[in-house]
Amino acid sequence: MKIYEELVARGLIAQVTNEEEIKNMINEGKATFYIGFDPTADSLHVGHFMALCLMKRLQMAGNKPVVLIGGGTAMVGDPSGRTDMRQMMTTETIAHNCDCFRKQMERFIDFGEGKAIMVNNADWLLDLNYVEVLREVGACFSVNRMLTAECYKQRMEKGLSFLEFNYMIMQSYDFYHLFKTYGCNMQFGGDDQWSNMLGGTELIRRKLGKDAHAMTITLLLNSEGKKMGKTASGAVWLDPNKTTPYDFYQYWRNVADADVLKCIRMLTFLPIEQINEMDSWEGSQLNTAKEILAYELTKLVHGDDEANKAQAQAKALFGAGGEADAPTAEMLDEDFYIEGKTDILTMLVRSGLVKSKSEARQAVQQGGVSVDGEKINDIKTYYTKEDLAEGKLLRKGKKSYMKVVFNG
RNA sequence: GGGGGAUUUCCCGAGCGGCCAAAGGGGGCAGACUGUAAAUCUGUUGUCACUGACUUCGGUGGUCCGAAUCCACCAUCCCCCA
Repeated sequence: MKIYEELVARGLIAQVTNEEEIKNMINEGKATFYIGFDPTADSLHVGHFMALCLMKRLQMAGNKPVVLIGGGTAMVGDPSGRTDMRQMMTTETIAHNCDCFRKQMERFIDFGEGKAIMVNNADWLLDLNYVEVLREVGACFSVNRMLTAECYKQRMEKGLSFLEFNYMIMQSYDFYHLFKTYGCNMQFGGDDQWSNMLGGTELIRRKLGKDAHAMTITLLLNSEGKKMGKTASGAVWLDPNKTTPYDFYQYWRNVADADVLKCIRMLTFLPIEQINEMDSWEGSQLNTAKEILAYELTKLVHGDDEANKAQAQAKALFGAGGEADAPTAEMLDEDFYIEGKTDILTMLVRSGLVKSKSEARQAVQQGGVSVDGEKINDIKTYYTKEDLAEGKLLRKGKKSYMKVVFNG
């Protein structure tokens, strides 16, 4: 199976400008393509991960990726699909985020000699002259057309600032610039980027009379139509310091039945034949599929060791399986002890399992807390330093737990 | 520039000068049922020294025994007219 056919089989392709040409180009490894990443945070998240995987697949098929870090476009902020304006970021933050992105990406993409390049659009966007751009580029865009673009729809109601309105032009300029400078003939991006990407192909056609292509990746939506990779407390990050490998594993371990296969297909590198076999799975068998999904993704992002560790932890906690090393919180601070004792509420707060003592109290009163497997009913349960010397496995609810130790 | 409206707890949203830590929904958390799923049901959801006390309703002052609710000024946002 050729690369294009594989992408289709995995359900990754959403829209393309010219299917035949694109198919030939990438199947023959002739594409130089770019994907832009705006450094809006200090870590990549799951959405970026999908794009990176796509990049990797294409690179393996002989195409040349150009990673574009949006140090310049981040100064403006993409309004696509948003209901409100992004908070403006300082140049320092942007620069810092760019660095973080670069480091994380190097794990996935091979930037070896001639294999891939990384550029930052700050390098060409920031020095542009306003009037010059207006005359050179601005003349090629029709405001009437732009306003009908899908990506502004949501903003037509709530308001769109002129700053953000220009985002499309900047992104189009990027494509134009890369086309001229590196012969970059294709752009990939999330499906929400479609209008911005077309802006680029159009600009290239008008300015240079040449054809460039665009292709969007299906957004990873769950069965409820929401973007995946988001939790109540924010995005699922690739940075282990922001989302631990265990939490990362758990996120995928807990996806809805309806979404497992889709995720496996779109995100993992498992052979398509193997995935097709899983298609007939149903009921609790899907649980196995979830394990595979979680394991595979954790392995891709954090490596074999972390994936094994996360899986072992999960099995120890949920299954009847043996012991595993739990994340540990040390209770060394004397403030936590009164006459050598500390209570269950303090331990819960200190371990980070709950945010406040009130929450801890509720958790205990509702029967959600256990220590070393024994349910705690009394909020006045005390532990001495000696009790904690060996470490106690503190557990809140089914899914969060922490080992607390005093070994001072 | 002129006129009008808004700002409430994580989010949306109701709030009569005292009965407001503030209705309702969403989300979160915990429990039951399960498959670490979904759906459903129950409880809970400001903080703490928790049958009590303390701090919240854009900001700052003021009126009042008493203010999320009234007044003044400031800030931000939206709408209409120019």
